[in-house]
This record gives sequence, structure tokens and C-alpha cells, in this order.
Amino acid sequence: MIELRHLKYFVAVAKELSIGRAAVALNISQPPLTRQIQQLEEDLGAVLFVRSVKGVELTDAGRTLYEEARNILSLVDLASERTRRAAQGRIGRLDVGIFGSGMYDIIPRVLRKFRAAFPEVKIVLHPMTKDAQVEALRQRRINVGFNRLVPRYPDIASRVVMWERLYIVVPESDPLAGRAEVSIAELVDSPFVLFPKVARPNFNDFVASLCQRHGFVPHIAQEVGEATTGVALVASGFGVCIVPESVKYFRADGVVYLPMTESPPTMLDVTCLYCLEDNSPILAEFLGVLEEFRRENDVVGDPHVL
Amino acid sequence: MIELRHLKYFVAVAKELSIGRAAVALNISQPPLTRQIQQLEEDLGAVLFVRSVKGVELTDAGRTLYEEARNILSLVDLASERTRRAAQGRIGRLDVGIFGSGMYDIIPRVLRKFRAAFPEVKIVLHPMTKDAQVEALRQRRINVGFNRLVPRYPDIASRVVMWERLYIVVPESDPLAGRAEVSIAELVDSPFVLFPKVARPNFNDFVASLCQRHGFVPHIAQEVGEATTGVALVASGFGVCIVPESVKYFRADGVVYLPMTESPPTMLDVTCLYCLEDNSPILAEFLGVLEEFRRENDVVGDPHVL
DNA sequence: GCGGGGCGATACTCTATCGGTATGAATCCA
DNA sequence: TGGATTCATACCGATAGAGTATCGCCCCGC
Repeated sequence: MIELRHLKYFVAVAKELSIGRAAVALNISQPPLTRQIQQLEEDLGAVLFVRSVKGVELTDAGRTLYEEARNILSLVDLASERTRRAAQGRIGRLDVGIFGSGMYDIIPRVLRKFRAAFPEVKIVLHPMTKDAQVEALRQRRINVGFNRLVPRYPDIASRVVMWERLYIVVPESDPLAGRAEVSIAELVDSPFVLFPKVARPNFNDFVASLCQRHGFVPHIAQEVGEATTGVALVASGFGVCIVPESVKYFRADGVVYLPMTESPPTMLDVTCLYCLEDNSPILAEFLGVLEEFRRENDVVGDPHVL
Repeated sequence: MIELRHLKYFVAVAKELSIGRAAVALNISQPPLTRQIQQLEEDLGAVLFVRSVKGVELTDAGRTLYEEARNILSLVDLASERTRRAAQGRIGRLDVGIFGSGMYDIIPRVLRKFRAAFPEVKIVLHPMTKDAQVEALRQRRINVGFNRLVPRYPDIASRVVMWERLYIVVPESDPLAGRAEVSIAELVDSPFVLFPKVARPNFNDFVASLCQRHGFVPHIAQEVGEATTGVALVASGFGVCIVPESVKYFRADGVVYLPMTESPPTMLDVTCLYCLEDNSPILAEFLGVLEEFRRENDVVGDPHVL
């Protein structure tokens, strides 16, 4: 069977046009090289060199193989290198579970940072709910998932990516619209636009517990699936809405974003989930980038557990 | 050192996701396969599989190598195949020495026929004189040369490609212009446009010997390098010109091509030269095509030797 | 809870083959 | 004609690839 050794030897002989000189270059003696070349010719069923008393020269078949062999040998080198880099997590792909409002600001910032450090890693985004992320993490369909208000699982680790302040969204026509900031207590009589209970613990429970802390139960006017839809409904006068800060990047006519007062302010997390048993080197590198991101943004603490 | 065996084994394991099953597919036993994979991982410095109790699965590095290895293995197969075909003369290049008036008809017909049979052989044309062709053939810069009136050489073989009748070119105003055919004897008083003595024996000598046979010495009005230039000079009234039939394909205003009568008609050869010591398989295939061309056109005999 | 089955890893042996040394055969040149 | 050069051949020792036997591990079922 043809081996890379044969090709390497052949290329050396083709370069030197002499078996003896090629043997020197390869640091072997001449007879074994002669034999390897004979073997290669035998295997291919083609004469590669015409032997003369002053060396060898390539036949048409030899010239053809020369081009091919050099290409193959360089591809093998390249493959080794790429494999090594893949083992170090420098190339490959990172499958990321994402959710709506995280993509307005926080998640893109983290992913940009990672892409800058590992440009050869392909980042594949998968919008999915909290439960779907946990399931996908376990099955390695994704390597990391981003979400809020994540529960604890024995096999899933979590790191807070960012703490966000909460904002109250009111229509421009609302009496509160001119205020610099608003307390949630002032929303006692306002109808709320909230997000559906697709996964517990969820943002609904979070808002409900906030209201409860201020002594009232929110009046739910409408449930929506997306933060942006909620803001649009606020603009249409369906009620008020509480959103994390990054939703502010969604500019909508007819609404005002007011920071919610509390001391200390209530913060909502964006948390990164990953499977403890996933030892993909790319994941490891990503977690390194994430830690750096946390340091840069002074993010401390563990996720809220309701 | 990494060998193709390693890659082949690795691909088999990656396909089966099981060392045991891959060993069966490879017709070897399981332990050596295990060792080869370990060796590959060692050489690359990368873990390619995560072993589990129910088989193995690819790591990121393994997935990377899988793509590369399959590509490399298929390239090796391709290279073998191409080399074999090159050995049979089915791919490669044919360097061809050509001359002016041969390219009007005869040489293109032969080369088209060869190209149809061996489309992967690249045909490279080199316009050159007779002597340059012989020199180039000896140095293998060309594999075949086309020419006329070739001398004999000990190391150069020749096969006539086509015999051509001679035509007399006269201006439209010439008294002979209306005739169906003309004997060279009727040109006793006409000035001749002839071709330079770049290589002996040449067309000049050929025409001179023809005139001598009819009892006169031609009056040379002008010497030119190209048959088409000669025809153009005839059109301008410089004299008459004798050309082989294929020059008729060069249509020029103001001239008439008249077949030269003689019985039997004097024929001029287009001959293919090649070096007896050139054992390129492509040359061999070309000579096969050439023989077929000769049969199709009922070409017999050896070249004229003046 | 224990034993059987399945999978990969290890230990050991055998042998094919790779590489080394010595030498031969052919050719060229002085 | 003899030395030098180049590739080919003969033979030998060592490496390592492939085989057999077995271990260790884990899952699964009784």
C-alpha cells in the first residue's frame, strides 16, 4: 500500500533528480530509498523515473505525481496543524442557545469578544427557551446557552454575564412619562403587559414578586412572547411594562423608558449556562473569554434563584 | 511519523464510531487499531476520540481531522489514478514544433484528431524552423515537429503526414489566370517569388529542381519568409509563386491558384519528425493517432530526400 | 447485588519490512 | 583501461505492525 513515506521520498528524489543526493537530504542511505521508489512504482503500476548513469529524470507519469504528491504532503501538514489548533479550541464551532431580549445588547457583546479572540471558530446561534437550552446542553447540541433567572441543575453550571437594571415602559401619554425615575409602587393601578409562563422560574414570577414586595398584585392586561412586542403594546396603550435595561436599545415611538427606583436597585441577570460534562476545548476557551468579560464589567455574584 | 495508514484507520473509526466495528471493516483485529489511533493522537498531540463504554465519539479535533483526512485520502486515490493515466499517455503535454504553411490545414487536422482522442493532453505549439525542430527534439523541448522536405538523421524518425499537390499562384491580370491548370514549363519567363534558404534542403531547392527538370532556371524576383507574404506579393504584381495546396485556404484578392500539371503530379510532403530515443507514452499515443490519420487519407511512402 | 456481555486498553509474541552495510553492474571520463 | 559515479541487488539486524489472550470497566438484567 502507498504510504506518505513513499510520497515524501518520491518528492525528494524528484527535487534532486538523483536517488543518492535525495537519500542524503532524507538522512537515509541510498539502497532503501531505491527500494521505496521501486515499491511506489510497483504499487502505482507506472514508471516514475528513467534511470541513467548521471541520475534520474521524471517521466510524464512522474511529473504528474510530483504535482499531486507535493500538494498532498502540504495538505497533510495543514491537516495536522488544523487538528492541533482544533484540539486547543482555536477552530471549530460553538453552538449557542439564545433568547430574545438577550440579543439586544449583552449576548452580541460577549460573542463579539469571543470572535475577536477566536476568529476561526464558527458561532452558530439557536434561539430556544430555557428548558430547551438545558436539554440541548445535555445532548451537546449547544455548548452554551444564555438566559435569565435560571434554576440550579446538578449537571449544568451557570455564570452571570451581566446584571441589568429594570426599566418601566410607559406610553408618552402616561402621567409618569415626564418623570426621571419611577418606583414600582407607583404602578399599583396600572395594567401590566407581561411575558408568558413558558418556563418557570420566569420573568412573570420575578415581576410578581417585586410587586408583592411593594404590597400589591399586578393587574395583567396582556401576555406577550417577546419584549419588543410588549413595548409595542405599551405604545398602543395596553398598559405598562417592565423590561431589562438592554431592551432600551429597541427604540419605539410613543413610549418612554424610565429607570425603576429601588435601593439597592433590583438587578436582573443574563446568565450563561453550560454542561459540566462538556469538555470541548472551545467551550473552555469561551468560558475564559466570559471570565474576562465579567472582570471588565465588574460582574460579580451568582444568578438569582427564585 | 503520520502515515496514510493512520488516516485510513482513523476515518474508519470515525465512520463507525467504534474501534471494534472499524477493525472488522478494515479486516484487522481490534488491538492494533487501538494502538494506531493512540499513535496518531500522540503524533498530532491531540485527542481525537472520547472513549466511552458504548464506543467512541469524535472530539472537535477529531471532527476537524475527519474532514481533512477524507479529503487527503481521496486525493491520494486521485493522484494514483492520474499517475497511471499519465503513464499510459492519457494525460500530460505534447510539445509540437510547427511551421507556417503547415498550420493552414494539415497540422490542425492532425492535432484535432489527437485532441479528440486524448482531451487531457495539453498541446503546446512552438513555431520553429526545421533545424530548430531537430535540435529541440533531441533536447526533448518538443516531442514532435512538423515540416517539409526533411533530411534524414540517424536519431530522428519521420513519417509523412500528407502529400500535397502544388499550385501556381498568379495575379488576376496574368494571361494564365483564366486557365484550368498550368505546367511549370509555362513559367519560363515569369519572375518568381521564393522562400529564403533558412534551412537546406528547402522549398527553393525543390522549386529549382522542378524548373531544372523542365529545362530552365527560375528568375528570382523576391525572397519572402512566409507563404502568405509570397501570395500577397503575387497579388501586388511582383511575379508568380509556387505553393502547396493547403495555402489555397489563404484567400487573397487579386490572385488565382492554378493546379500545376505534371503526370504523375509532383507532390510535396508535410512530415512529422520525432526523436527515436523519446519514449514518452504520449508521443507513442500521438504516433498511433498519426498512423490512423495516414490510413484515413491513404498516405503512403517516405519523405522526399533531395 | 451479582454475573454476563460488550467495549476499549494492555501484554506478549511473531513476522513483515524498513533501514543499514557491502557489493555489483553499467557508464563516463581521464 | 582504471577510477569515479550512479543506481540496483543481497543480506542482516532492529523496529513496529498485526495477531492472540486477557484485563478493566461499565451497563444491564436477573
